Amino acid sequence: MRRELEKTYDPKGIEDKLYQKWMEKKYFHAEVDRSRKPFTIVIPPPNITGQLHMGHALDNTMQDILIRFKRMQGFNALWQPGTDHASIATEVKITEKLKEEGIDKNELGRDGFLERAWEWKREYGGRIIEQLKKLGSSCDWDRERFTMDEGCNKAVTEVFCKMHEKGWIYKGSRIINWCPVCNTSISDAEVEYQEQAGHFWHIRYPLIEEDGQPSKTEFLEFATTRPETMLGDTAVAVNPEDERYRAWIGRKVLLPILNREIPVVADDYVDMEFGTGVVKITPAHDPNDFEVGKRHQLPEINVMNDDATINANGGKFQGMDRYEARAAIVKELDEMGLLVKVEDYSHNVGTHDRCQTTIEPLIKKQWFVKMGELIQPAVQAVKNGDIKLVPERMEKTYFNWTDNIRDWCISRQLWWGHRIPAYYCEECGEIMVVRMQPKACSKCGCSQLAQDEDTLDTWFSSALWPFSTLGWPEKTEDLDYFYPTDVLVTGYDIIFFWVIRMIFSGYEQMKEKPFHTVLFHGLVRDSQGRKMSKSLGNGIDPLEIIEKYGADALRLTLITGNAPGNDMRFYYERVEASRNFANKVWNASRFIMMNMTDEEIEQDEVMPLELLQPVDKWILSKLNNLIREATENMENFELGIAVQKVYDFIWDEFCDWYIEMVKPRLYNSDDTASQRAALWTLKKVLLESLKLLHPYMPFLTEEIFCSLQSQEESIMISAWPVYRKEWSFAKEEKAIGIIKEAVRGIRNVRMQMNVAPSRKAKVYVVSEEQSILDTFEEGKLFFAVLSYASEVAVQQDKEGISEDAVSVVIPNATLYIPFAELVDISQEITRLEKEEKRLQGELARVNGMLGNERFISKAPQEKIAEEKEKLEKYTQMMEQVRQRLTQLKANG
RNA sequence: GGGAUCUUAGCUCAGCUGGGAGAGCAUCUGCCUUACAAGCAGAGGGUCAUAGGUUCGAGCCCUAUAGGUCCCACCA
Repeated sequence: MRRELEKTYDPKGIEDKLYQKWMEKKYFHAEVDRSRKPFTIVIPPPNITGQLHMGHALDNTMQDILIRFKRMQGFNALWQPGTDHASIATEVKITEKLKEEGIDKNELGRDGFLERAWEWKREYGGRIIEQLKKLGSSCDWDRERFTMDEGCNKAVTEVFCKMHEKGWIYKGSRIINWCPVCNTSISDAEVEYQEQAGHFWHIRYPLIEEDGQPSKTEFLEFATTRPETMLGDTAVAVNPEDERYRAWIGRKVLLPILNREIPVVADDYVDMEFGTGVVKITPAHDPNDFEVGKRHQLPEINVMNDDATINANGGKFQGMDRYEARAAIVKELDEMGLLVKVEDYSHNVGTHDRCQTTIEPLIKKQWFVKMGELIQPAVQAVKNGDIKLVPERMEKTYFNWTDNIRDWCISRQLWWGHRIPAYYCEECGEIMVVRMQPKACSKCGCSQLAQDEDTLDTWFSSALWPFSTLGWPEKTEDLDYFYPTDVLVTGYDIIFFWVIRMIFSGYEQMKEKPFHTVLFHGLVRDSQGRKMSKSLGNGIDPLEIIEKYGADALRLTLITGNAPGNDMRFYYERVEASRNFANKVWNASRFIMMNMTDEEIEQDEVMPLELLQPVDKWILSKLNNLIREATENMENFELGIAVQKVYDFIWDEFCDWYIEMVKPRLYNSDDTASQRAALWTLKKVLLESLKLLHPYMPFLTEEIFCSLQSQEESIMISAWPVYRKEWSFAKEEKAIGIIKEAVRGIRNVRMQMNVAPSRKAKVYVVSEEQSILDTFEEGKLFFAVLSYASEVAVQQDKEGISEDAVSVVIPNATLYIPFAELVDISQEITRLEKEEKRLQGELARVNGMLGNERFISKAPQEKIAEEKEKLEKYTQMMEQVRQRLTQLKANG
């Protein structure tokens, strides 16, 4: 199946074709197989409303790299895919769309709305999946799940009921975060604090005199940022230690406008240092005041409707929006002489992360999950290393949350989501939390039952994802085999929302962790370091990048030069560099294939290592080291480091050195043994490096792999390279290293002296060491080409070398290049003096270290040996340089 | 207020357990050398934020300072 490769790599066409092939061959599919070890990753389910963005691209590339790597290592690799219903995000989107059509959500009704929502899901839910495929994601699509499919629904109901039975889910009246626009409660995690410019209104309430009349001279002054909440004030608080107000405690003040008498209470919550040391208490509209209210048994007066307009408790302000009411109240207080002053004040305002609306704290009956005990196993797991967070510093963020945990408000006043399995008896008010809708009230037996109108927080179902997708609550084979999963890959921004909740849910429901490692990545930012966002319009569409540069180039760009958990900037220049690398690999392969016959390509020739030349052994040895290091890096989740090493190996060592070194042998058909050895090595090294590269660049590597041999049908199911002792050639590594140094030295000198590349010159290699002479003798052929030599003479002495030859000093040898024309000797002396100075510096450093007694006594033996070796090397080189200098000076 | 993190070449970033500073891009010089100009060969460029400390030895560990980013809490 050989064919001529194009001159440049064009991913178009190739990618889709190969993905198709992989799908058809079912390579992504995993079945329970007790003879093999599983390796499982569950995908962070993208929202059905979603479009693939750079964050997804990064997240899924990392997962694909791990899963492909493990699959090649022989694990039974399962990447479990699926999508999330994303209750609030989706509901908002659908509501908007309905609005465009002129349809009001409430007129449509719950059932009508849900019908539209499912329609949406059918239409767009698969879109992001298709986009993930473009990226090359090797998910087991046969197992695709959805957080609201039958199985997940069952899991949600089961968990809700179990936890309710245990008393860990309860319904309670609490102060919650209310979004007046989305018309629902939200959890603490969904509140985003924003610095906003506001005002500080200084207000005073008159003290009630002994005679029950409001004082005209004595007031309690305080400041507030939300004056409208005064309508719900039921007390004023001071610190019990505060001398200024001690006499006031227990007395009453008059709440103006409403003319309600409210007590002055003492509470530690009040900070004496802040403001006037007096705080108005509105238990129904502030979380702290709510706590104070509980402690002092204060009434809770809710003054707001769900849409943040003032309700009947607000007297004449009823019907006004909260901000209208604020203005009106301030005006009235001012007229009454109770407004002392207004200050500009910048403070943090809680907003809803989805719609940016200012949150209104309200007292509502909501469902909560009790966190105290539930969280404990999740804390322990990370503490004792049962679950590892990468990078480790994420643990601090993690514990920061678990240490300050509060009960989780899980009910949402939305329609799109899992409806809470609680049923209310309309006769006796009995609440039944049950798995199946009951026919009659368990208490009074009447059949007038109504299900709770609320749905669950979307994260409630995501928390169960690692096991609900494997069949829980059924006891399935899959669950038994694939759970616990191995690695979770996600952004650090959802540690609280998702990661922690999966961990405690896993321990609670499965009695086992959901995964042993969490690998975090950062945000992909634009080239200026800004978050990519719709409003800024600075988002870069991964699909466009794929279209233009190929999925492999995008993947490589996202992984290189980045450490776990760190944010990165996206540059087109970097994609281009990745694309160039793809092309480099492509052309190296093309070169190799051009030099092989069809048979040679198809046959998997056995090559006894004795038939290899030193360069062949050198590159094999280098490859061998690479295999060990890259694998180790990948095991440690250092994906960027691993691929950087593969990149450097392929480009520098393999393409720029090995291929060039081997060319003369390929073109010389007289020595077929040498030619075959070279071809075998080229093919072997390329195939092995392609495997190392495959997890990162699956399409390119597959395309080449399949054209370069016909033994295996796909690189993605080929065996991951392993380090082999027999491929370790220390002697050759050293020898070729010396030749490389010589080549570099000669190129350098020629460049400095402005010698045209077309001008060849004879090169003499002079050394007293036989092994060096042998090395150059063996490598003569390619050494000549690489060093632009017309001829190479390897000899023990300076026999026949003209005095004005240019010299290059390398360890244990000196190279001489006699150019035909006279070389400016003074210039040559300057050059050598520079070299002398450099060596002097090196020697000073080494001698400094070795001359330090404390270094000798304390440094490890290997380090000392290493330095001694360097000392020897530099001394020897110095000697050669000085000899040459004396000689030149004597002659000059 | 608490915490995390960053400050390394002109730009963007790597640098694993402390042992002679790296990459990509950009710049400069020379090459269309029959795999690749999306290329090849070479070069320049860094007191690793600042000040101390630990150590035989610090970009890496400790302390402080300055500046940036982020998270949590939220004082009315």
